[in-house]
Amino acid sequence: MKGSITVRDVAKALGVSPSTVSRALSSSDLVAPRTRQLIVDKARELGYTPNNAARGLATGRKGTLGLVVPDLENPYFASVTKGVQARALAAGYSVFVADSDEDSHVERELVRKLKPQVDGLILCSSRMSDADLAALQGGIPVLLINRRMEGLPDVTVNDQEIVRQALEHLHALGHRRVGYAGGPTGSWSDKQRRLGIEQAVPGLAGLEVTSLGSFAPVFGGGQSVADLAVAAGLTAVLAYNDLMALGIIARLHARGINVPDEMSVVGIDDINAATLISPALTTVRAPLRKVGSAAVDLLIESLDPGPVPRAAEYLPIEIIVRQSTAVVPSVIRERPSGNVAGRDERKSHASI
Amino acid sequence: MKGSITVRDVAKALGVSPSTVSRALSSSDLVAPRTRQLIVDKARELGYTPNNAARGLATGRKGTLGLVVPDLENPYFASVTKGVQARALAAGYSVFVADSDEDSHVERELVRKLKPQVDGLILCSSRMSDADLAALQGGIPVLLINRRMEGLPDVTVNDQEIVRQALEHLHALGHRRVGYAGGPTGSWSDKQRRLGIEQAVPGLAGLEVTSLGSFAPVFGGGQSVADLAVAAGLTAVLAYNDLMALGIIARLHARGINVPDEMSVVGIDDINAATLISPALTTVRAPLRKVGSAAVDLLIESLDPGPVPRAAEYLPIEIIVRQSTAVVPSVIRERPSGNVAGRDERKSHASI
DNA sequence: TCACATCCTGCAATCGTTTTCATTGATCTG
DNA sequence: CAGATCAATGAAAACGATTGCAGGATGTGA
Repeated sequence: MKGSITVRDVAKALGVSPSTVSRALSSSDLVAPRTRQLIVDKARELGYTPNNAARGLATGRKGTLGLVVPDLENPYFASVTKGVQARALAAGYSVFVADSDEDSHVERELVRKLKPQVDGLILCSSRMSDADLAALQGGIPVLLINRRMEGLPDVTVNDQEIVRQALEHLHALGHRRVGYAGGPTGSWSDKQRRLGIEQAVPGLAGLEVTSLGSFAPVFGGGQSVADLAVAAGLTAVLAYNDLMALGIIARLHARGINVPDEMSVVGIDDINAATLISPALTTVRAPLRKVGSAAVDLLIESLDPGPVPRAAEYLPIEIIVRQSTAVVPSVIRERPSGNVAGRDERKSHASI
Repeated sequence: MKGSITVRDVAKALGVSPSTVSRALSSSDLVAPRTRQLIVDKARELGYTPNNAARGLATGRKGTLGLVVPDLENPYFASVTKGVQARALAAGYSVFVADSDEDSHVERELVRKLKPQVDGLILCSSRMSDADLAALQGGIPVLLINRRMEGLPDVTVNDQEIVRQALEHLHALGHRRVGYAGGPTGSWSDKQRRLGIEQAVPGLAGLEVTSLGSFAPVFGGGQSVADLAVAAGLTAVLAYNDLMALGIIARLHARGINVPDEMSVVGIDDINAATLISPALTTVRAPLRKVGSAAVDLLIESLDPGPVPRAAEYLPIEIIVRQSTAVVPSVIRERPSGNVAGRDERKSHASI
């Protein structure tokens, strides 16, 4: 740290001024090609590394981005983070990653701490209140993922289209009584999806979608959903996300209910684990990494030139049909009521 | 950025000098309690935020840590990252997270870029060569996770103890022919585990452990392992990590082979997904988050005072017995050879 | 009351880059 | 060939916080 070599050292070694070295290195073409080459070579030879703090002081740019996610252990956010990280790196930015643990207060605190350290901030699935979010305007550029708010740019997928595709798929398979297992209350995505359901249902003859409630967007969240769905006599469930869908399937399996023969389950996101289970999960794929990289692109764009009013766009989504959904039996399979435990649990056991 | 208020502003507002403000805020007790209170209040009132770049320039400390992991989408690293991030935050550090995509060249590049920006660096499961790693000595503090190298501090779990516990468990269940599905070649952990196997086997009467090869430490890596294990007539497999174990189980299931009745599978790590599947995975738990936080503790310790020669310690591990392992049948179950497909696939189908 | 230690506080230098402005040759123009 | 334009470089002033040093106030003891 103390012995590190500076522009000054490079300059001295060549008998030029620090200014020239700085210019040559920042690739301004204000310097003669020959001297420039000399400087670049010498810099490499001496192993010069620019001091970011100093540069930041002088320019006001820090070369860093901040990313706040609710939970790194959630595969969804892990993928988004990966996308952000890769693109930011390619663009020459380093990224601070912070995990709010699904807590809006922690998140607010993180934002406060991060803000002065970065050139731009990405808030993924922010749990903060609209008011808190609104208060972020006017400072450094802030970009939202999976949320929209007047005055802030965002990257989102079309939640309404997502549920539409999922419901159409189920409807085509003959399902008429479908349940929706909602995400965290206050989640913007959840709101959008409920909206999407309302809009899609009228177009699908005979379809009836009932809300099963709001649940934590994790594996455990799905467990109780399964029971509710069975009790309500539904033939299919659309879950807020894949994790929850996985939980539902696990619970159904534990109760000896066959998926998809007796109950179809659809997830949202297409996380890696969706193909990792059996039956593989039918889900609506959101381009997770791309969401991250798009966010970086947009954010950087708003950093460099004049503020280009970029139109909001949706990233494309698509339904991935796997094995967790099937045609609803023309005659709902009669289940010998007293004999649920009579199914051969052992045989339907060996599976991941 | 430009309109942000500085120590100067605070100073002027109170008629004191910037130095005093600085001192008051950095909580040096070199300032009179009263003026100090005044300053603190005023600072808050004006919404003063210290400019980290400037501070970094002046002090040489940046208040940041760097973390490099091979793959954020791997739940193992996600958990470690979460641990690092939480502890660093508590200690007042922000952390740059970088994902090397399992590529040692990318990793080296990341390290090079990150080094000048941080006070300390954590390399998790580094894929770099010993030489590259050795070259890191002497610069900023570097700490290794899951790897040991002379001259660099580290946080590791006892890989040899891990395999010992796993093998003892299998041995106790009666298994004698066990396969080991290795991790990436060049992985330090993998080396340690193979070493551990050699040491544990002599103590377990009749046990025979065969290596099935080296595989990518991901879900897909396990797929081919399953076939090998079956072909070799083994009764149990120990996988390099949980992800791989999950892949093995999935493949076995697809082939209609019952886990654990016909084949026991043991993983390592205890990632969240281990309980998410059925049969739930028996695995040796490594305290993932704790690994992360311990790393931060150690690193910060080496930052502040004189270099305290901290003795290397292992973090505790424990085997978690779930449903993917079972007693080996006294008579290996006869499998009607021509009739593998005759098993009721449908019934063993509905499961996660 | 004087000398002297004790506390606080201000001054000014410093960290390493960037950047504006000025300078110096050199090239161009008519 | 004189004057103007231009390219390349150097000198120096920021950027904002920290910190060694010095000075002024206060208090203590003789």
